[in-house]
Amino acid sequence: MAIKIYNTLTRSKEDFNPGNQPQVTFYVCGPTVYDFIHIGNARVFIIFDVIRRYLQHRGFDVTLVQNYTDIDDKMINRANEQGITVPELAARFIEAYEQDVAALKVRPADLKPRATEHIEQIIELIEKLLAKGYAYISEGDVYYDTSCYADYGKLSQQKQDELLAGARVEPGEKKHSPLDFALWKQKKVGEPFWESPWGEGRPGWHIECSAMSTHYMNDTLDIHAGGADLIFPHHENEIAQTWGADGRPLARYWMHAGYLNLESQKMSKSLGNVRTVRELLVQHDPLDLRFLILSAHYRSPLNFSTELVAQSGAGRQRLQGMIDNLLVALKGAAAQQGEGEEKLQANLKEAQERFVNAMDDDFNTADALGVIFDLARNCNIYLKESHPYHQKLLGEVLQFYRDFNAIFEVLEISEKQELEKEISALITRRDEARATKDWATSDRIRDDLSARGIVLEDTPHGTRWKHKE
RNA sequence: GGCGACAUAGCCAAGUGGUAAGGCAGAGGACUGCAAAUCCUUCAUCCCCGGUUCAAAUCCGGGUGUCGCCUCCA
Repeated sequence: MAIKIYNTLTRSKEDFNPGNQPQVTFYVCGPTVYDFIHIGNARVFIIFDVIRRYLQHRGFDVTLVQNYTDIDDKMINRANEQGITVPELAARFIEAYEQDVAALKVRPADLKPRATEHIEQIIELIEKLLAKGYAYISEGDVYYDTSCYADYGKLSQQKQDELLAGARVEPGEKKHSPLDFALWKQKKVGEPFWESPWGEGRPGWHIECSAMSTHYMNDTLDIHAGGADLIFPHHENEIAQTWGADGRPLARYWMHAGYLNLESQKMSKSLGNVRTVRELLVQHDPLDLRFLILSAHYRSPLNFSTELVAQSGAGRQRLQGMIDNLLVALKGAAAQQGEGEEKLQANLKEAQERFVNAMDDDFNTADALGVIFDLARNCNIYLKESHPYHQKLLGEVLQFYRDFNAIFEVLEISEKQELEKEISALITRRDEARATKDWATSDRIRDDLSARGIVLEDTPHGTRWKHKE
């Protein structure tokens, strides 16, 4: 069965058929590196990280490209405010971005091109557009002539006259139409600039993605993705440029992540209601943040609050606890089959199918997590009722969770260290005390260990311990 | 003003025609020396009003509400 992807271009779910199977070219619009990223930005990167990993899990050979926008108005203004150069600003926030995103377990893209390193390709693209008459020069600037492209507005489902009706008209515009957009901006005093056939200047914002994706992929992308606020005008403009220059669609599938809201309002740098990843990481486990983001479907709006992080953290802890117990149980598991394992075997098989079905259906991570919780409960029942455990079965369950975690990465699955001798000895002493109903001693030992971050759990099959979360 | 999305329990959230996944929180219970962890039970007729249908949370029409885009924004 094919993976289904909701394509913004057609507003419907379509079977995923990459152009050159099993290769998949995947372009995600990256950050403008003028500030720390906020949790809303992070949602996009986390979601597409999971989608990338899932495609790999399903056997696709994915090449992920994510750009850095390191030259534009915001970059120039911020650099001026801080009294540093634009390259200095970019270097600083590219580093910050990579740190933040790494903390959130987002894997780096295969290619991370920067706009300023592709001025040559950008100029070539603009020359093509000028040669074909799809662009015009106006007082040193170069603009794309949107009236040349009949489908302009298709992605955002707006007609050109409707867009015109709502367009803001600036006095002294150099554009012929308010819908036209800059491909090249003439330099102003004190601004960074590059030489071009039209004089010194710098690229407009939208042109870099078209130029770089063409440069690296050299063909229509399989997936082009970004936040929903890029639909218009950014992606609309990219489509127009690539169509104008090469007469081909930029991408087959357009994917857009829903907004992350703070108190039901869009979080955005311009509204000033931002919570940076950096700030949130101080008080939250990055895996909790990841878990919260994946608990909703990627296209739905998602509210963010400390309470919600705590809620999803509590659920995540339950999964983590099951995994910890599973790892312990596996150590003492037997080679032979045991009682009551048919049920878990059936649960596992069902979970495997449901998980793939959920993810195949436009990456329904919320549904998939439901499957994960279902199996966790069934596994807990088995661990409670079916001693001795069957090694092979537990191994299969663990493998399923490892596969899941290779995509979602919301759990820590690693073999625990051997019981340290000291802890082992303390547990033995406590057991002796308990045997003589010396509760004062047994509680003291437990409290001491608790103070050191070790939690004891008494089970019918002995006492086990784990590190406190 | 134009365009669009959404509206499911205290909270979060799946579910596009056949009588409501999952999680958090709460209540009761089991287990425990007490805990912790875990398990069991319990907690929704799906914003409102009409319509189509044997059958609708799911389709259609009309409301109401929230949010977004039309301007930089993930």
